[in-house]
Amino acid sequence: MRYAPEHNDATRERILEAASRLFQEHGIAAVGLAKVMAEAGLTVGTFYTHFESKEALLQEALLRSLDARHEALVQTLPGADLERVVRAYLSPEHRDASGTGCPVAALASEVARHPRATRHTFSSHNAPTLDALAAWLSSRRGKKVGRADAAALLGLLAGTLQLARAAPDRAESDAILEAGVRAAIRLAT
Amino acid sequence: MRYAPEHNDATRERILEAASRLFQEHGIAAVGLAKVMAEAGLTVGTFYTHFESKEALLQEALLRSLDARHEALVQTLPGADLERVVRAYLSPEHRDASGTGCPVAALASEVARHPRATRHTFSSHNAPTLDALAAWLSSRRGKKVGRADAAALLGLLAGTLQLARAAPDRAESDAILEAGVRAAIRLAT
DNA sequence: ATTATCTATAGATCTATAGATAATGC
DNA sequence: ATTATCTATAGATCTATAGATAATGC
Repeated sequence: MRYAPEHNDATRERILEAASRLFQEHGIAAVGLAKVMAEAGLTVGTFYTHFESKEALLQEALLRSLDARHEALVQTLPGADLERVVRAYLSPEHRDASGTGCPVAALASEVARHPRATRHTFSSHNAPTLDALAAWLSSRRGKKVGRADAAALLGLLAGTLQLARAAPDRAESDAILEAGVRAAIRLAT
Repeated sequence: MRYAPEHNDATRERILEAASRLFQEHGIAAVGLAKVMAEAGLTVGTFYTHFESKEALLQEALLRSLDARHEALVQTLPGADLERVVRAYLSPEHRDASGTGCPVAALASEVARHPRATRHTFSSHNAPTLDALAAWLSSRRGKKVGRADAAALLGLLAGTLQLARAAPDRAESDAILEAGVRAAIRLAT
């Protein structure tokens, strides 16, 4: 149809948005391309006009989610209150909205099983967040904190959020979030 | 065939062992029943003689893995050196053997998307480990540490292991493990 | 006689491709 | 004229079931 150039981009963006959300909410293997395309208001046939494969879609979806998360973080991070940042991550709202939440908590363990290229995309687009976290921690603590140390803090946050999501009992899940907040503050102070 | 009673149990055990390993290594959704049965030396047709559904198999596989992990932990935990315990968890060996490793690190985020009954199995068979960890931490720190606090420590360990598994670069992955060890010791002391 | 296992298959879904259709730019 | 979209389909795989076969206990 040779639509206006922005039409194609807009469609691509819609597919990516749907994919990011569905992958994070239900898992990568559990979401078919037909479902992604339907969510974007299209049929499966069009998929390969926009992406080379499901793996290529995944890489772009991860990149998108991670970059968006990073942008949101650097907006709030400078001068932010530690407890506020941690409580935002380990909140019941974040727990209950995995589709639009942290890609690390939602997908890290599944991405670990994907090809190196996908892991590289994940890792390299998570790195800016780790660096921002490390710089923030460094200035708070008054001594150098490295990227890997930031990864341990993010690991604590994401791992605890996963346990809270897996808990079938609401009160127990809330208690895990609360304990995670205490632990993260303790670790970051 | 009405085999000896132990034959049936042995077959069931073989299926469960294969399922536990394959689920943890490749993810639940990514592993079909045909693959599990083939790994156990059987064909798909026999599956439903032993289990009601894939979900029922998953529940039993989780239960098995979690109980086994718990048994191994309580053997080594009393009087164990903190750093040694943490280093065993965040070791390159554990990172590279997800199939036989910690079910929390391998499957928590995927289990979180499964039915309540499955989450309940996961949570209730993880609880003894959390209680043992909490008791150990309590005696080490000389003050009461709750189950949720133990969950935060396990969250740190599992989340960090996931990030190390997702990292495409070996050196970076090792650095994450090392930072995780420092963080876990800091948190548990 | 019982029952664990096998082969075979139903029916749904998966990723990916082929070819027709239609909406736009030139 | 170009190309994004559609319908249709290939070929593989998924969970689950049906019915035949064969290995055991009584």
